[in-house]
This record gives sequence, structure tokens and C-alpha cells, in this order.
Amino acid sequence: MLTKKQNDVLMFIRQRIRQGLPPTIREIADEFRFGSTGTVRDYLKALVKKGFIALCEKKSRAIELTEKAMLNIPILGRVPAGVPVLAVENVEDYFNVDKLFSQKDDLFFLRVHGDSMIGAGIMPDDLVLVKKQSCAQDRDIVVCRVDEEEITVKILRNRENRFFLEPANKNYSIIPLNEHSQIVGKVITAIRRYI
Amino acid sequence: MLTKKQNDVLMFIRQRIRQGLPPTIREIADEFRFGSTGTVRDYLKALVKKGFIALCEKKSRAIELTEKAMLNIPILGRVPAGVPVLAVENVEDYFNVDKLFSQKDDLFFLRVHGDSMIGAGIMPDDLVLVKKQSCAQDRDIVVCRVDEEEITVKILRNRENRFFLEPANKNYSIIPLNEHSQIVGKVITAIRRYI
DNA sequence: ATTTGTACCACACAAATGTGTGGTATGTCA
DNA sequence: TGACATACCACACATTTGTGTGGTACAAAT
Repeated sequence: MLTKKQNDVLMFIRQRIRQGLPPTIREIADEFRFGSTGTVRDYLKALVKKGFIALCEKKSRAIELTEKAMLNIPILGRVPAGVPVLAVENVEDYFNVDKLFSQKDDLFFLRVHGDSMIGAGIMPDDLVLVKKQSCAQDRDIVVCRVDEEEITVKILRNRENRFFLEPANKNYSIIPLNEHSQIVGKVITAIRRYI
Repeated sequence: MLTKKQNDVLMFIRQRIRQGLPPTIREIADEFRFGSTGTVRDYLKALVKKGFIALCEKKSRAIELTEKAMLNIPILGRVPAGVPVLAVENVEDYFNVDKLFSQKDDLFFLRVHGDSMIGAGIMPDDLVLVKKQSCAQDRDIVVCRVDEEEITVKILRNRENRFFLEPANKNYSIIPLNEHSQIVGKVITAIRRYI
């Protein structure tokens, strides 16, 4: 689909975009030792025509990569036999960083201590992303301060309007919520880093 | 440290950079209905002085975010009794969202199917962030194509230079790696969204 | 009382940058 | 043959864009 040179130009543009600043036409010309800006525009036109980039007229550096050139991190669903892993048909969605981590300041991470939530897949040293709120619903995973003690992560349970904190580990017991306890927030994401 | 307005300008710049194209001085002026480019330069100067951005002279749109300005969500460690949750002394580290997703190129997410890794806290429907690589080490959690079948997530085991794929669930059995199997990548992060 | 920082404005200028119109040469495909 | 894509170049032009030099007003700190 793309010629070698066209691919080289696309790779250069991608690299610059990844570094945070798309190149100008003359910067591309300099990189490839082209004597004319017209040459660059021939390449850009070809890349637009083939669907790898989009240009915004009259704006400097306004080169965008299309989905074809892959800007977001793809989320793959089931990957059938024989199909290359990153093939387009496997892409279930794209992971939108901005959606998950909106720049609101009522979010914080909490490092999990202990194994009381291990049955829910929350392991010691995991990070849980917590949205600050003082109320929550049945089955929400909440961060709670119990008896003015340390902070704990548990499953909130509502049984006939009485609230309990339920661990996801049979070695721990259920704690009823009382007036000395306070919900700090609700767990909206759990993250574990292996490196 | 930053005034409300300075923060607003910084957030606008951040948003534009995330979208792939930093703004020009006049685009910032338009956004905030400033009548003069000089006003914008006052803001940029202030942001440079306070260490949130860096500028490259004579280049259009050349605004870079410093580490200080990247989206940092506080990570809390142990929160002792009586101390407000988000107090400074609880902050163990900052989770730098921009940094985690900056490499982009050889990363993809895979949605996990099945419960074969449940013992390692990787549940069905979790997203695992995978770095593409064809080799891995003992105990790494890897994404692998076995017998040219579907993709699977398992623990890689090296016993006397023989490689095995080990599930984290006793209902599944250990699979020896053979010439029809291929490591696709290494799991570097696991993410579970509750909303 | 003076300095410093914040928060704006006006206008001009030079450089950077995209655009337009031409050109040459080579090869492929129908 | 003709049409088309690729791969370059030259040069002029208009707009965009960063820069420079001024200004006003207000508030807080020294």
C-alpha cells in the first residue's frame, strides 16, 4: 500500500507526534534533504489519499494520524487462531486515558495492604483508584474508616437498611457499620503494575 | 503555587497536547478571549518561571509539559487513625498517567477471558496492558499463542531450560511450550474498571 | 514608598509556515 | 499511445505565528 519512502515519511511524522510536536513541512524537508517544500506536500497528499494522515488547512504542524496509523492503545478482545494479534478485526475498543482519569481532584490512589479482598482480585500492593464520596450502594467496593482506625477496603452490603463491610476472604469477618465509621470513597478502578 | 487562571491556561494547554497538537499563542488568546498576544505571553512566562512548561524559541506551538505539569494522582500508603485521608503525610508517591501511556507504540490492551489466572488476581474481563516482545523470563506473566490456537494469558515457567505455561488456577493444567507456540508479549499492568 | 507579581491591552515587525503555480524525469498499466 | 502515480525541484506569495516594545490597573509584600 505504502511505498518505502512514503512509509519513512510517515514513521518520521509519527515519531515527532509521539515526542509531542508534529513537524512542519520544512522540518520534514530538512530531515529527508528535500530541496523543496513541494516534494513534502506530494508525500503528504499521498498519505492523505491513502488514509494514514489528516491535515488541517492553514494550521501549522496540523498533521493528525488516523486510526489506521493507530494513535490510541487498542484493546483486543478474543483473538482467533491464525490471525495476527494486532489485526484490525481484533480491536474491541480503544483505551481512552482522558476518559478514565479526568482531571478532577477528587480522585486518589490507595495502596492496598493485606489480603482481605483477594477473592475480588484485589491483591496486596495493588493500587485502587478511589473517587471521594461519603455514600455508596450495595455491592460497591468502598474505602472506609472504621471505628476511627486505619483505612480499609471492603465490599459495602445493605441488608434491610443496615450496612455492613464484607471482606472477600473467608479468613476475615463481616463488620457492621456504626456511627464511628465513615465511607471515604468508592473504588472505581484497580491497577496492578508488574514492572 | 499557581493562580486559578494560570491553572486554567495550563489545563487548556495540557488538553490540546493530549489531543496531539499544542496550541499557538493566538489560539490560547482566542480560547480565553484575550485581546492581545502579550497577555498570553505573560501567562506562558509565569508557567515557565514556575516550572510547569518549557518553550522552544521561534518554533510554532513548541510548548512542552514538564513532569511537574503532567497529571499526577496521589498514591496513599497506610493512612493512620485520626489523620485526614488526603493529608500530605499520607502521600506515598504520585501516579503519573502521562508517563505510563507515553510509550504507546508497542503496547496494547487485551481483555481477559476465562478464570485461569484468578489466583494471580487477574479476573475475567480485566484489561491487561501488554508490551509486545517475543521473549520473557521465568515468572513473567505472558501473553502467548499456543499451538496456533487462540491467545492465552499465563505465567511463564523456566525449569531446566524447558518452558511451561502455568495457570493460576488448580482447575487448569500446565502447558509445555513447543515450536507451535509463540510468546506475544509480557503483561506489565492489569486494570479493572468497576464503572 | 518601592518593588514585585498578576492581569490585562495595542501595535508593529520579522520570521516561520502553508499555499500556489509552474517544471523535469521515471515507471506502470490498460 | 495516453493516463496516472511516484519522486523530485524552483520560486513567489499570503497568512500564521512568535517577538519586541510599549502601556494601564490592582494588590501584596518589603
